[in-house]
Amino acid sequence: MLIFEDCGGFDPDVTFASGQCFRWKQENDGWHGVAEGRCVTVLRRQDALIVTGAAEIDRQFWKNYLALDLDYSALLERFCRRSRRLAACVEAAPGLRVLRQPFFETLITFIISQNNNIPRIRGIVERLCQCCGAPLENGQYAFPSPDQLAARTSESLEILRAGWRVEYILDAARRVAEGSLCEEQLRAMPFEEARARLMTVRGVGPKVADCTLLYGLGCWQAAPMDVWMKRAMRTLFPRGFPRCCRGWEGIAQQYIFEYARRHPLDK
DNA sequence: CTCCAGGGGTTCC
DNA sequence: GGAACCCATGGA
Repeated sequence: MLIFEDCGGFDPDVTFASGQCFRWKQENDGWHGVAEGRCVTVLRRQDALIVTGAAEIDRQFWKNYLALDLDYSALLERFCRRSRRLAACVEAAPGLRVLRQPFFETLITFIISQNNNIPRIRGIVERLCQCCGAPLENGQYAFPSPDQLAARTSESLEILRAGWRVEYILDAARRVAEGSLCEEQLRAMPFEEARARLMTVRGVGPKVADCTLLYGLGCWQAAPMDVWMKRAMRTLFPRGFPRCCRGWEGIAQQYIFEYARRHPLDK
């Protein structure tokens, strides 16, 4: 069991249900999730975050995944100080955190997310892991590797019931498996270049690319792209996005999403 | 039955 | 360059 004494306000309920990740499930003993083949349960106890099922050797891994090394209080304070509207977003979900998820898993799950709803995304991702991923403890499965997915045919993935997205999943997996889409290279690229490279994958447009950059590559500069978000943006930021937030749009995006979810906008 | 869900590709003009 | 329409699923 790992204990992070000061979680800096991390709210598991808000964070894991926020739509940035699709494999975390709430059980009676906390949030259950799998990342890089590691099965854990995350629980908040007062100011501490308890990660059960994790070994001490993985402390750094989970600290990074949960972004516990980041000074969020300073970041949120900056948000609230510089923009009244963004302050409302922070107020709507102060414990929201942007996770650092594995690149390939993020890319594939957000390809699946296109023109789709969260419950069905979860279902497809779960079937994908059961179908192609390595078995772990307690009947759970790791997210499949690029090689595992690239070896598949679209016919063998019909059980996913993912529709046309299967072709996109396979293209992305093959690109990563053969090395023409390389995480290390993407991380080394300037933001716009990495974004353009991601969009060379079939089925990866601005929204999927930005989500992958934001959640899977740690680029907190992704712009809000989808229509719904744009609508929230227009209402919350009628005069454009606050200049003070440049470089932090990704986090702001997540806050805006939470705010908009709690305060549905008129059509 | 229709509508739509955290899009993107293709085809038109 | 942008608007219209297509794409499979499944829940409301």
